[in-house]
This record gives sequence, C-alpha cells and structure tokens, in this order.
Amino acid sequence: MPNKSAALDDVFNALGDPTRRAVLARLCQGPTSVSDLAAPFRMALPSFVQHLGVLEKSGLIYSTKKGRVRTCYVKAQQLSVAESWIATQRSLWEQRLNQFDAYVKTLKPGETT
Amino acid sequence: MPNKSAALDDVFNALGDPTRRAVLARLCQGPTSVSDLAAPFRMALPSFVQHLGVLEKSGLIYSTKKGRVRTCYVKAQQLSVAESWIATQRSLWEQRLNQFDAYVKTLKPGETT
DNA sequence: CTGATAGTTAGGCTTATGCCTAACAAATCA
DNA sequence: TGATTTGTTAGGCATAAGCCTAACTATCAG
Repeated sequence: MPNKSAALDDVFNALGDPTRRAVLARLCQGPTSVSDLAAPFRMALPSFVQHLGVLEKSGLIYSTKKGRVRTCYVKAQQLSVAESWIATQRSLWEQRLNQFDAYVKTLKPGETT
Repeated sequence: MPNKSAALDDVFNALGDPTRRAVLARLCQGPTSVSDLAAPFRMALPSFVQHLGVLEKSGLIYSTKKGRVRTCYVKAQQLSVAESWIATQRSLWEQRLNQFDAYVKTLKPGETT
C-alpha cells in the first residue's frame, strides 16, 4: 500500500528535475535567500520560484520571510522518506536474490538451464 | 554537476508515480509478465504499458520477449543510483549540521540569542 | 519621499503526461 | 484453419508542467 503515497509522489517528482536537485544540494550547504538561490540559473524569477514551490510542497524544503527576504532551508527528514522507500525495495530484491541462490544450490551442479 | 543528470531525472520521474512504484515493488519479488503485472490495475493495457516504458527507459527495469509473452525484471543498480544521490545530499547536510554544532560550542553559553 | 531591491501575482504559450478506444500482429490452442 | 491470448500501434483528448513577460506590492536606503 505504501506505493499509493501522495507524499512519495511529491518527493520523487520534486527530485526529478535538475534545477530542483541543484537547489536542494545548495541548501544542504546552508540556508539561502530566494534570489541568491536563483542567481546561478538563467531562468526568469517567477519560473524559478515555481520550482521552490514544488520543493516546498513536497516537504523537502521550507522557508520563512523576514522583511522582503525569503530564506529557504532543507528538511532532511523528507529526504529520508524517499531514501527508505528505495532501501526497502532494494532489500526485498536482495532477499529474493538470496532465496534464489539458495534454491539454485539445492540443484545438482549443471542442472541450471 | 551531478544534478544535471538525465539519468537521475528519468529515475526519479519514474519513481514519482504510484502505479510505477507498485510495479517496481512487485518486480522486486520476482520477474512477471506484462499482463500479470497489469492485472491489479484498472487501466487500459496500452496505458499500463506506457508506464512500463517509462520504467524501462529509466533503467529501473528491463524486459525480454519470448513467444507472445514479455517478461519484466528489476535492475537494482539503477535503484542505487537514486539512493546514493539522496544519501550524498543527506550526508552533506549532516556534515553542515555538525559544523554548526561545533561552531555553537565555541560560543559562550547563552550567547545563542 | 524617492528609488532601488526582493518577491509576488496574473495571464499566456508550448510541450509533456496520463489516460482512452479501435484496430492490428503474432503466437498458441482446439 | 479459426479462435483466443498477449501484446503493439495509431491517434486523440484533457490536464499538468515548465517556461515567459508585464505589472504589482512591500521593504529598505538615502
């Protein structure tokens, strides 16, 4: 059932864009203002802010506004959500591999194929 | 630079859909034919096969056709690609947290606002 | 108060995504 | 051979995604 999770949808979709991954990577180095974040990209500011919106909606970042400056921060827990989904699948797969290995070992040599 | 990776785009986008995650989870249990994979979903077969196309393009799965049956398999290496990108970011972030902690400890008690 | 700076809102355009039906092809079974 | 099963191809439609410009608001510096 955990595959029908809107949270995972949002997180993975957010990660599926190079601009957004770059922003996230940047934010892992420390909090940054919107325009500083935007500077490296040649993209109109409203477009860029849309990416921030996607990241924020996914829970991967959050932001606060003080005066006219909005500062963005990573929220690493949300990264773990994605990471652990993947890890779970990988472990399922490895488990199955091991079962298969075990099964193969029950066969006489040369019996595979 | 690793944030401008088309491979990561494809993998994360593939993971950003519940149908595709479910398929992947299923395949982690073992290889399955297209129609067996499709059975749990009430979706026209061509639509479903499009999802398989996305997964295959991303490298998360591969498939072979024997007779009229196409069998699909996971490719767990590709899962690790995504997993390790995330792990890298997380570790960057934790590193920075530690640096910050260290910095805080250089301050006299009570000096942190 | 004026002008610059930091974001936001509104609206539009183009392409991609996710779904569908209908028709086809190829393998297998009776 | 004729019917069935297992996919595939073609084409269409609606919504979402990603980008843009123009115009606006709010804060801060002088």
